[in-house]
Amino acid sequence: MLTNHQKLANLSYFCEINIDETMTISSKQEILKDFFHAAFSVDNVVFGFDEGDLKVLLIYRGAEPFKGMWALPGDLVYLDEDLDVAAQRVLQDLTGLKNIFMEQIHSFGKVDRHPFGRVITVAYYALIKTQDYNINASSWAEEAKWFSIKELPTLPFDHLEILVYAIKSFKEKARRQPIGFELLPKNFTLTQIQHLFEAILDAKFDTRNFRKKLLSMDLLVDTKKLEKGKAHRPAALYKFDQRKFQKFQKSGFSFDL
Amino acid sequence: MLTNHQKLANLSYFCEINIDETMTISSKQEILKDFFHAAFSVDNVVFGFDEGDLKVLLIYRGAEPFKGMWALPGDLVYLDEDLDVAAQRVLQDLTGLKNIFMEQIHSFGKVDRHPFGRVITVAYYALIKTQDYNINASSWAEEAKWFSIKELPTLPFDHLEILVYAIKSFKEKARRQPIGFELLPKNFTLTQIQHLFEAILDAKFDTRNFRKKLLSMDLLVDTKKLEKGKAHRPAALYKFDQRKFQKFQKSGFSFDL
DNA sequence: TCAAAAGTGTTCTTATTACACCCATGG
DNA sequence: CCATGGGTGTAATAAGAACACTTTTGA
Repeated sequence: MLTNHQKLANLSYFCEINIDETMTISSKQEILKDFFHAAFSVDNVVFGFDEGDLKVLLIYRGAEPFKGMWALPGDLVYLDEDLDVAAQRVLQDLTGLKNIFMEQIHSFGKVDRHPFGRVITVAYYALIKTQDYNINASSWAEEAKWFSIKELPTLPFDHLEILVYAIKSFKEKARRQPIGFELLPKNFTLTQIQHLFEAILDAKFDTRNFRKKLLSMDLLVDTKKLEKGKAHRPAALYKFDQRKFQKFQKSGFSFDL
Repeated sequence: MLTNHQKLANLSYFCEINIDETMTISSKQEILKDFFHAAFSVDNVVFGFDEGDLKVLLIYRGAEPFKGMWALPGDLVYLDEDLDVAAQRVLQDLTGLKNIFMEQIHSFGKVDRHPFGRVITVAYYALIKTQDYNINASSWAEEAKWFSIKELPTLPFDHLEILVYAIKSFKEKARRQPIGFELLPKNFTLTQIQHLFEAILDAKFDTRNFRKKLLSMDLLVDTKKLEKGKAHRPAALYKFDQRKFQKFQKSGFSFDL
């Protein structure tokens, strides 16, 4: 005795293979239709770092549902579009950010998460240097803005859950890999990078130990330039050595100071 | 100028909110339908450990598509079913494994990955003690069997990609958390656990250092029992201390011997 | 000359590595 | 009595933690 669901598996929508002889093709298609009435979306968590605070990029929704709320930039995926491509396309549509490499985090699929019907969403995240990009809200996003993760507005759908998950995985990742450098400007001071890691990991490090460890990793290059215009001793500016970083990725590291 | 896609966002399938005055409700629903013709599935990677080898549970497909191939136990998700629930339900339907806690790994969404139409799949994984469960293929699974990850049959869909991804994340996870104990019988020897980690991490450890580190974690309890019937010195049997494990989870650990 | 942040070294403690022989059992 | 895998300790090295004062600049 097969359930409808099991019968479905005997059926190819496109090939119309007739396996269960007692069913007509049209009745099989009826069963299949019960499943093929879902949609999926991508939701992007874009992290930035500014003023010593970890930030996330949100858009102001100019469309239903949840029109007039700040939300993660996300939208439905076309049926003929790969997920990873969709994540990039949606981000560009809504915020103008082009060619941002996005990495998948997790999928969220509660039955009632979307008022349109059954929509599961695949969450992606990216890290960008806020200084290097202009944010231009477009499409149905009326505005796009950085929010400190400490001062978030009320978010629609399950976006808060997604964001909390994203922050948690970013934190875990940052502890194991020299990730996060992507958030800093091209040239940066050691103090900046310490504050960055303190913000990400929500911890406080000893300056001497932090510098010792960081420099011993041999990932940074002294640019021989100095910070200017600060009412205190100027800090040395470093840059990130991409080549050395590649090697490092494999061996792994740990930021358990 | 809005694209159809953008218009869609102005539309609630259920609420029928009429935002764009120039469109009739029925034409909006037409647009919406373009998106709501997808389905999603779950695919489960169930790991076991036996005879010194890491194993994965596969089913023999008795249904199209790919009838007659060994595949990951997976199936379409009902429209009114949460993802996590679906993963457990599908596993039980196909293999008889009840109440197995499954954790989400990743979603796979290439456009052509399923011959029925657009189906994205959410991969889950679980670790089980092979000795404690009976595998009973049912529904459209004609058979269910453990395969060593070193001797896999050809897999349908993108199941190989999913499996490779699952093994990789399991490996990374095992290095950071005392995971994998779930794969051993209730009472186990230190040699067994060493072999397990060697299989997972594909590495060779020094017996003395491995034991020292493992015992210093204070996760194991000596049962004071001994292995029997082996033609050599009997090994002490240990069990896993769930309580101490809980604490440990937070502090984290590393298996970089 | 003061405020503000940058920069720097040493000691102590803890974890990791490398390494070789005796022990208990079944056949 | 022998083959087989179980079981053990120590020394050397490397990594992490704790800790306080001097330096350079702009205002």
